[in-house]
Amino acid sequence: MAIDQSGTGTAGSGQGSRLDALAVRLKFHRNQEICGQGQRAANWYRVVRGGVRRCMLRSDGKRQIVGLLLPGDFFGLTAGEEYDYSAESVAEETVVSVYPRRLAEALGDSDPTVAREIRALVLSVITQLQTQLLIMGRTTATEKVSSFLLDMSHRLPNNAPGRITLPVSRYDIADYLGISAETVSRSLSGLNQRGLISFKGTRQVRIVNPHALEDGYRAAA
Amino acid sequence: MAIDQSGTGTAGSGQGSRLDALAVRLKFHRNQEICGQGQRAANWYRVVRGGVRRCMLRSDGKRQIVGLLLPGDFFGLTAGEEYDYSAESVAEETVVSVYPRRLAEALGDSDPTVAREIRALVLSVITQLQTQLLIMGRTTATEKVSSFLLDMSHRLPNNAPGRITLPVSRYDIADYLGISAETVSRSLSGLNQRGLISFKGTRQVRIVNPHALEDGYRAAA
DNA sequence: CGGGACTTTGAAACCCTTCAATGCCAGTGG
DNA sequence: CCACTGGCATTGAAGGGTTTCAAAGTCCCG
Repeated sequence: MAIDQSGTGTAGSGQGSRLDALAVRLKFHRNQEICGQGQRAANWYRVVRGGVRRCMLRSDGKRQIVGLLLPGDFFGLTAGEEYDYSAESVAEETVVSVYPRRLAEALGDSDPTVAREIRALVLSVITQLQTQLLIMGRTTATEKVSSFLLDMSHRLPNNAPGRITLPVSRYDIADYLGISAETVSRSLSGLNQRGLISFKGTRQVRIVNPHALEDGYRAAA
Repeated sequence: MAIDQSGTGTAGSGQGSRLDALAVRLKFHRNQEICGQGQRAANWYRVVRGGVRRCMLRSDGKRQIVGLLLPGDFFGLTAGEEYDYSAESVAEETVVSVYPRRLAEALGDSDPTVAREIRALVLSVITQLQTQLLIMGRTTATEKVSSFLLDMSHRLPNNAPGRITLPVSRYDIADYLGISAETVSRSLSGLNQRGLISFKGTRQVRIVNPHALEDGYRAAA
């Protein structure tokens, strides 16, 4: 698990669920590994603050991001006894709740309400994976990037309507969408130039024309 | 649910699970809808024979297949009260077990073993979705098709080693991989010409050189 | 034997990856 | 304070891959 940590050591407050009574919070820097592929799956996790990427390694050595977790999202659930992916913090000050799996499963066994809660968590992971498949299945890179931005704008807390702060780098977006980082950059530039989005810095995006984004533009230049 | 059906009406036998006592079997022709996007999620399903595709519709009208279910695979589990995808049989004589969700959930509430079983089912869906993401994330179409073939060869019952019978059409493969059907055909032809695979008809494939397939060839012509 | 769905192949236009180089920014150490 | 460094982002150019439109070819079932 994590090396550097400054967990509070106190039980998580959460949303009043009995599950949260089991949790301990840990804090991570950027790009720290929270759990690693092949390790014993001893814990479940929930993002409290910041963000986490779930990564798998392909046989060709390239990285595929199979999930971007934002506050409220769970991860660490696996079918086998080992994690089949690694999870890394994407931002400084990323905080996660850690749920010892043994205890959580035992609680689920004794309390059907908790068992349903766990099931609901797992199902929401499925929903997110399906959404990612839908995005990756789009034809052109610009369509993928557009869909990604819209999905992020729905998932991120809406400080200002249509304004989002990307929690990840262009490289992360690239590995999430299965395209090259250069193409991500070119697509964003293209959307910017044709006025569908605008930037403040590199991470803050304003979605000017959500409807046009949804329709999926096909030109990148 | 399905219109045309000839279910046996008898309780499923299955693998001796208490869950299977709830099941009723239904038989479907090819391309019949088993459950539809937006419908009330009243049932869970398991493929007994044949195959099922899970489909989602994109805003651009194109179809994305978010899962190919083979015998033993579950589907119909959803986060909300409605199916967020449709499921259709891909082969004649497709048989599925139908589990009324209310009853299955109630059984899960009263029996922790069943609850864990259900959780394991959901987690295996996640594993499959991750595998699909991994395949779709590969760079070239030929790599995607190669990975698809290898995945199928692992999942399909191994009648003869390295011999598989594709349960789906080129169009289905295309919508599964997020590429065009023509490109699927060209990739398969290319793999055939360079001797990595060979065909008997259009659906029966022999994987001649699995290792080379895994490495991911980059040429399609 | 014919129709329809599925599959394959061709050609042109376009898109994406790759390699390369530059620009940008923040943190570091002199 | 400032140059320096390293990571991230942007842009360019060339080559190759994919989509799209089109047209045969093939297979299966009625």
